[in-house]
Amino acid sequence: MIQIFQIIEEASRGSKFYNHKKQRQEKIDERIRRMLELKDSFTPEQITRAEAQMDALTAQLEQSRDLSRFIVHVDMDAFYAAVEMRDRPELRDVPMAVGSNSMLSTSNYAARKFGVRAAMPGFIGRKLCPQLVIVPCDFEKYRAASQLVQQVMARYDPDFSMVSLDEGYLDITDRVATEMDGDTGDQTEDEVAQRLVGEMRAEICRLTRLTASAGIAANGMLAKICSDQNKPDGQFFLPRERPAVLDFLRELPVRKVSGIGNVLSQQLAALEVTRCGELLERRGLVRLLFSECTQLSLMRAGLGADPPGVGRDEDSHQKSVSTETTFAATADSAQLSELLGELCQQLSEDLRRKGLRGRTVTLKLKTSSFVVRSRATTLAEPTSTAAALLAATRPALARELSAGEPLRLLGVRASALVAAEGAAGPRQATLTEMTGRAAAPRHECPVCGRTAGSLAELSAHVERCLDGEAGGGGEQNGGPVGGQKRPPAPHSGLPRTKHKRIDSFFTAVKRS
DNA sequence: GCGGATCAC
DNA sequence: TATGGTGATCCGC
Ligand SMILES: Nc1ccn([C@H]2C[C@H](O)[C@@H](COP(=O)(O)OP(=O)(O)OP(=O)(O)O)O2)c(=O)n1
Ligand SMILES: [Mg+2]
Ligand SMILES: [Mg+2]
Repeated sequence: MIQIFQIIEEASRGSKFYNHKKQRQEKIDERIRRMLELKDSFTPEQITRAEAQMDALTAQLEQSRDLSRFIVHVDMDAFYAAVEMRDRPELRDVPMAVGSNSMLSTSNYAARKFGVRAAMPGFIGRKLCPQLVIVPCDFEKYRAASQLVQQVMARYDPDFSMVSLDEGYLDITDRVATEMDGDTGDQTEDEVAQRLVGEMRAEICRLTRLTASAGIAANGMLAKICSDQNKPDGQFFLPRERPAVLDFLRELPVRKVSGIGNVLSQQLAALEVTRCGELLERRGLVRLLFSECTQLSLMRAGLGADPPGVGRDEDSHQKSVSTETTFAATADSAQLSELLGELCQQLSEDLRRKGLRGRTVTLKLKTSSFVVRSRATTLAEPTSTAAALLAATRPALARELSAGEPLRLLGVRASALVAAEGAAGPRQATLTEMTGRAAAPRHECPVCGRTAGSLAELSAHVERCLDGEAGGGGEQNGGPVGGQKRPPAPHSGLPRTKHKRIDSFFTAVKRS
């Protein structure tokens, strides 16, 4: 296992990528050194006082702790890889990954045993695992699979929210309550919630031939951690009780919390904080060394107290649209200029399709040594035309190019977005996108194989089909789906694209 | 508002 | 030989 690190190291050493990564790590180390110096300057009194102040915060978090909801996080297993394995049975039992020789999007579990991971270049994957089969991405297929997953989720919470193609959050509290009103024997609420989630996973599996894992807990932060506990093809229930939550978190690695990434976890490790429980013990240091926003986030992680409220969706809107591309590094200004034109063209199309215009246009570039820079321009009027995007970025490119270093990436982003006049906004664009492009020649039900005349008809049929047949397994924590049970009550209609936003951890806290 | 960093997938 | 693309947020200016 230590060999894995060795092989990766050996394959990378000396490359520009590696050098850049090393430099970045040195900066992080330096930051940590400064942080520790500051820490050593603190008097015990300072720390005690900081702890007391932090206690006020935790008390407030405790007071607003909401344990009344059943939040579910569903995450597909090895998603892209699973889709490819489903469609190509010969890949079923071999280590494989999805992507290219230069970049892998994900790998199946057989390949993970060799250390092959998402965001790893394919050529390194092959060094780790010479038999590795790499298949190219096919986003249309993943989108189609995701649509089916979403159709199932909508039956359990019409206001579900997707984070990406392969995962989403649901609040099934009302669904559980409805179920309890019927005949559930002597099942407790908790048991009903787990059974429903088992049934939902079974439905997903039946409809897509793909497995999903799920976590059930009092809030999204915890549910997300839980969905990982019994992966793949499993689920985990965390009782909605304060002691259970605190026990669960005490020894949990901080890195498992969404929002605590590579850098922050290194900083915390330097403070001898590697488990969520230690966040509480070291709250004085957290108070003295991190920004207010980070303090709040870290205390929430320690307590498992995510904000109770669900952010109203109506306010939520896309903040930026961007497109970028990586190529063989070049300093040829004609070539780069042409590329920039194509990117602006592409961005213009994307903006129009979404019915948006941007007032701020940002040029992004990456030098051949992997240094990333961005140059923004704010216009008098929002735009979506390629010409205006180009006019806003071309001078910046010229300026940056005079530095002489070849570039390996160009990108253009539009932000400060406003809805284009007349159009209905992103809503309509999404529908056009889904129905227009997918080009499914026939609307065939994935469950029974019958065909429908239209997408809407098919959708309605799938609902009936799922209802008419066997439901899922109501197993406790873990275990593959497979049982044959009753389906949940019908909830007719197309899955709404209305997405309730469940506050992801570390999102803006706004006003103090 | 800008630019760099960090994070997630 | 060779290390992605999209979107969001936060910090310190
Ligand atoms: N750096 C990454 C991470 C993920 N993905 C894509 C491919 C994954 O299949 C999909 C979902 O990401 P997950 O983190 O959920 O990973 P998987 O679903 O592949 O595996 P797991 O079973 O761990 O969820 O997103 C990607 O393109 N680039
Ligand atoms: Mg997944
Ligand atoms: Mg995921």
